[in-house]
Amino acid sequence: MTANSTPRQNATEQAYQVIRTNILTGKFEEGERLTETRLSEELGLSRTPIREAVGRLIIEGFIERQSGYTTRVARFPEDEVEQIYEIRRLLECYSVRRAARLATPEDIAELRSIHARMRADTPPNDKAAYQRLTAANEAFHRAIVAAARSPRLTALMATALDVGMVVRTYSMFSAEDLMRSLSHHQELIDAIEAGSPEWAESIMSAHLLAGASRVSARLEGKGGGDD
Amino acid sequence: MTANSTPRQNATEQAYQVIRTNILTGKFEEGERLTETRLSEELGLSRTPIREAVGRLIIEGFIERQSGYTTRVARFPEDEVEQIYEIRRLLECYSVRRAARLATPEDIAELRSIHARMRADTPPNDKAAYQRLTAANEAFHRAIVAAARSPRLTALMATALDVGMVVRTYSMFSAEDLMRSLSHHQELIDAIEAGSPEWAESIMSAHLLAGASRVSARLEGKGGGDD
DNA sequence: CGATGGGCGCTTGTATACAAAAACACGGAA
DNA sequence: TTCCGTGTTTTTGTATACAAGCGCCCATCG
Repeated sequence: MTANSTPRQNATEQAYQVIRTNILTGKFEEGERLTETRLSEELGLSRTPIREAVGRLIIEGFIERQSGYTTRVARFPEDEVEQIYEIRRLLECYSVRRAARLATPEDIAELRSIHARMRADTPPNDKAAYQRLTAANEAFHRAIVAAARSPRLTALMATALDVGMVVRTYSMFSAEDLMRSLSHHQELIDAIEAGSPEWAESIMSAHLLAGASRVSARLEGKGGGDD
Repeated sequence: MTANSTPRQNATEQAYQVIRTNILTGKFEEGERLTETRLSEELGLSRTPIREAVGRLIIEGFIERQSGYTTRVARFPEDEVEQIYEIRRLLECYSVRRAARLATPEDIAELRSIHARMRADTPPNDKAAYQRLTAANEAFHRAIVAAARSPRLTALMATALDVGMVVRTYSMFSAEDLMRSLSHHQELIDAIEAGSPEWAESIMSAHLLAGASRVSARLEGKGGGDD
């Protein structure tokens, strides 16, 4: 699976996207050993951009350096998924609190636009619709963070959110879950437009706890789980 | 001011420490333009490790790339310091909640050890004592995060905490502030040992709000401000 | 049969060379 | 004087070469 969405800027960014995608989709299995030479051959790039991409993935925790010269795909313990959702909840609740105070009409219009796209694809009829839905959902949450007007928060979420996608990529959602998620999003927009941080935070918290609950259920063998 | 504390591992780490220190101490001023060639000459290294260090500092927000080929020391808006404290409070309260549930006797012994060092230097008599105090304070907070047993949290805090140090490095603390901070730390240890997440979180929240308050006061012209 | 040590190959770390693109400076025209 | 175009210089991005250290395999010894 090659880099698809982003307009591949430079080789470093390209390498980062491809390697990360391969880890998320399981093409590179947990604990599998990676070498810069192998990656550079597989991607048709020199070691320099590979090194920079791998360095970033190490910082972000997707890759581990094991005492010296051994580099492996990081292992994600079961309970780490739970922790990621907890951290995301902390940060996204803070984001939406700020967004409710600071969002501009343009921000709200952007949220509405994304929401309309999501509604059109809910429930998704085919795989393409499902992918669009996933992308739009990610964009929605990112737009809220952007509306919070905090560069530091944006930088942190880039890491935390990405990891949340591990689960998102793996899961399938039931139609009811998706409808509920959609109604959460609508209510988030309303709360932000109303300028009520408490309302917005409450819904965001519920939104993420509902998602975490679905994911936990899935991890125990059942299906479902929204973001 | 060269890299001092860490046992300079490799050139990349060395470059990272030196550049970051120079930004924090103001030797590289806000908005100042940086080039890889200049840095490599100043540090006596090749561009390769410089590039890796700069790339990391860009991700962490200390350096900005400005449309193409211009690289500058990032500017820190006034209100960003406030946001950093808010985010730290979210993450550190979460950390200490987990630490209160999960800390081992070894973790608590470690906290006690660091605390003893801090007490010995409070109030600090000279600049060296002040530096030891700053380092120990950082180690204390890091030890709590470590006791939370969440790799993802540790990775996030590495970014958030580092930025918090911007303020810490710049500020001087009053003796009363330091005594209060010390008593907060002692109470944090007690709460963690007692296994009370709520107690621990309350104190941590107060600890960071008190610090933020001192920093805000300093930014308005007065002195003081703990971490 | 298991443990230990030596040697070879592989992996990472660093330096350097080259290409492409942006920033800069200068000169000319409105 | 100011704006714009062009040519030069600088700066980043990428590839490659070389050095140092680790890992792994195998042989030898207990």
